[in-house]
Amino acid sequence: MARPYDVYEARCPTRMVLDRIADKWAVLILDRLRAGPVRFNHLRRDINGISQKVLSQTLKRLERDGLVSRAVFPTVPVTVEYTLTPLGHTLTDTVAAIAHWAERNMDAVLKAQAAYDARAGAG
Amino acid sequence: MARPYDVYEARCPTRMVLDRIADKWAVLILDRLRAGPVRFNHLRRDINGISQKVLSQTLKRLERDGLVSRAVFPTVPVTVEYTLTPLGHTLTDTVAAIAHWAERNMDAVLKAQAAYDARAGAG
DNA sequence: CCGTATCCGCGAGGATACTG
DNA sequence: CAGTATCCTCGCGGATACGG
Repeated sequence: MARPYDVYEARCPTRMVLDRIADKWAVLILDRLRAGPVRFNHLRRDINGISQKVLSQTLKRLERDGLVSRAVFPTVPVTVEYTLTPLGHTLTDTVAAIAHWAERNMDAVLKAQAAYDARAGAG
Repeated sequence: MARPYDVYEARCPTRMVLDRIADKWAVLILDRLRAGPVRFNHLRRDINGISQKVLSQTLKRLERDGLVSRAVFPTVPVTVEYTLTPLGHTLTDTVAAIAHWAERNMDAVLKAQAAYDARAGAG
């Protein structure tokens, strides 16, 4: 609106948001939710290597930021589904692009690292 | 490319790359370099709040990953310019989109947080 | 099944001082 | 100007155990 947010300002609230969404786990979670609702333990299995605590924390923050919604179904045992909100959907394409960039350009990065290390090592 | 990289695998090298580029400071640096070469202390001033150490570290990693190149000019005192590589350019649009998403949707996020906190506090 | 609670190591990253 | 070196804090995130 009238107030221009500037992510380059140290005290701008956008910095908090940037810190949340520019996060490895958040990126993977948001990307994983693109296809539809996913249950907690399903996410846990899919995102190989994430701990229960960190998954829980990250989901809670994403929910608080309005990117993800949490639905509890009173089955026995209880079922919980996480779904992208409309706001979340506006972000996932961007976030998914980052994850996929890593996959597509992995070889180039590895090559660059090898060249850099060779230069540093040899002189 | 016989080998398919999968960012959901814990031991996939793409995880390292994702960890690097899904980083607040890296995002800001890459976005800042879009317009052209920038000197070290200029970056330091522009990216409000970043420390000298972290800027140096992040730039070195980005250089190692082949996203940024470093050019030294033998002036007195010495001048150092950081520039995006072609590989870096393939990433900046995506990365910039994240930073700008934060600015554009800040109000929505703040509103969601307020609603969440009200719910959590009241009942 | 879906979490919360607790302990704790480790490394990111800020502050400060110094060098080429 | 463009860093490196050092110290120190703080909280991320893994491991484990337990509750709803």
